[in-house]
Amino acid sequence: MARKPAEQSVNRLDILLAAANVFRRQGYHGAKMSDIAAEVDLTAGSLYHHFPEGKQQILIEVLNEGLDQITAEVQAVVDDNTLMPDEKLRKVIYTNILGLTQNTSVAAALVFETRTILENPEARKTYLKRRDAFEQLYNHVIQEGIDARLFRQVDVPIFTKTVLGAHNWVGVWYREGGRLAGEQIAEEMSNTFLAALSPVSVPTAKN
Amino acid sequence: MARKPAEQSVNRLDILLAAANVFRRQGYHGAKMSDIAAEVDLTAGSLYHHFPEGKQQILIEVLNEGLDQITAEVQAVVDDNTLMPDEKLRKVIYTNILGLTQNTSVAAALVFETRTILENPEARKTYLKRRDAFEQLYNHVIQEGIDARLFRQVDVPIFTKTVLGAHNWVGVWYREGGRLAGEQIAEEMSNTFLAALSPVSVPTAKN
DNA sequence: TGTATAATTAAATCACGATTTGATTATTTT
DNA sequence: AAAATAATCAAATCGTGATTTAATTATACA
Repeated sequence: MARKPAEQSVNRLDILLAAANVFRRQGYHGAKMSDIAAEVDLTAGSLYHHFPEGKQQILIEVLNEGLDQITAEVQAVVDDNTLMPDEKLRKVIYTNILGLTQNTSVAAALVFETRTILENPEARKTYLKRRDAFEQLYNHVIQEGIDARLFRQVDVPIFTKTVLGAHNWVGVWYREGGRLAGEQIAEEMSNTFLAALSPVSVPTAKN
Repeated sequence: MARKPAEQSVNRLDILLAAANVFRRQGYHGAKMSDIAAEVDLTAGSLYHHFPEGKQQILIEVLNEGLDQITAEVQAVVDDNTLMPDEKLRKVIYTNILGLTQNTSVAAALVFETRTILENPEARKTYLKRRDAFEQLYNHVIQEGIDARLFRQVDVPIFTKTVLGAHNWVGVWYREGGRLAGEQIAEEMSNTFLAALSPVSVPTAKN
């Protein structure tokens, strides 16, 4: 029979996960070190054994981990050369959203706590570069679809921000066990943005 | 010649505007009372003359003011009975986004600082009710369009959240003087979501 | 087994920032 | 121009919460 989870000492990753949860509930500033510590059955002081760099470093690593993971998921789809631009974008969006619903704590942190990290000049530079790179993934796929006449001509940067804004918000309102599963939401939203790019109907204000 | 701007005493509204700016730059928790005060050439203590209820009340009123204003703008469009559902939605989105670009500080506060206010039970209840009401405006217009066969059948709550997520994000990335003016962004984004609802092309995963 | 190292804790620090207080200065009102 | 009221300020409070410190306990290792 499975042995009792052997209450071994926690590691950095445990703490990052715990911190992400507390950040989601209370925000970075509202999260006391003791709150994070409690989440892993430790004392505030003990956290400094694992993170001598302190609270902000915890946030930095939460965000980096999160962005890494999401980027990796999306990048994998982008690298799939068997997909046409339209199906690629659909899959990118689907994958991205599904990922967010599966990791809402990190998703929320990426939305709400990024500003905090940006106050730190070094972290800022690194982080923004990676976030831009992520945004470029979307820009490229969309541009490809336009070039292939599969999408109507949209302003690519704006469209990307539109998509990513909608994505981000998922991490805020999505609740596990809600009316729809993550897969359904991902399906619905990817349909929405693919339809938005459909070249056939180009509705304009006039007429 | 124009008289020196008569350094009259500031009023509550001045302070709310100033606070919104500081909140945008530094976030609620990062905003010191002295920062807000400096923005209107006052001392931290002086703020308490205008807001004896303190810092949180300032935030509450910033958010309420902001939500009020945006709701009013959108409601006016919704009440225009001369518009068909599709053109009504287009105008709703356009108006909403344009409003956000014209008041980015408040827009950002509505996104980032809402959680803070929610910790306060009374404010929470009031605020959430109004935010839901706002969301309902969108739900209704969209449902009308579906009923009139002007829109394809989407999951209305999800679509609304998709739209609002994209909206919210505008307040984060939009910068005055950027490549596109608020009007152009509003135009582009309203096109996007109207296209997304177009009943003709119903792209699905199975081509 | 005994010694070094890792984890953890409880109990200080220590700084910062919201709020309060007690004047002081402007502006109205009569 | 008094008298009352409004605005403002500089200088205390005062609590909170991150970080530090000095042990204590557990684990690895030789």
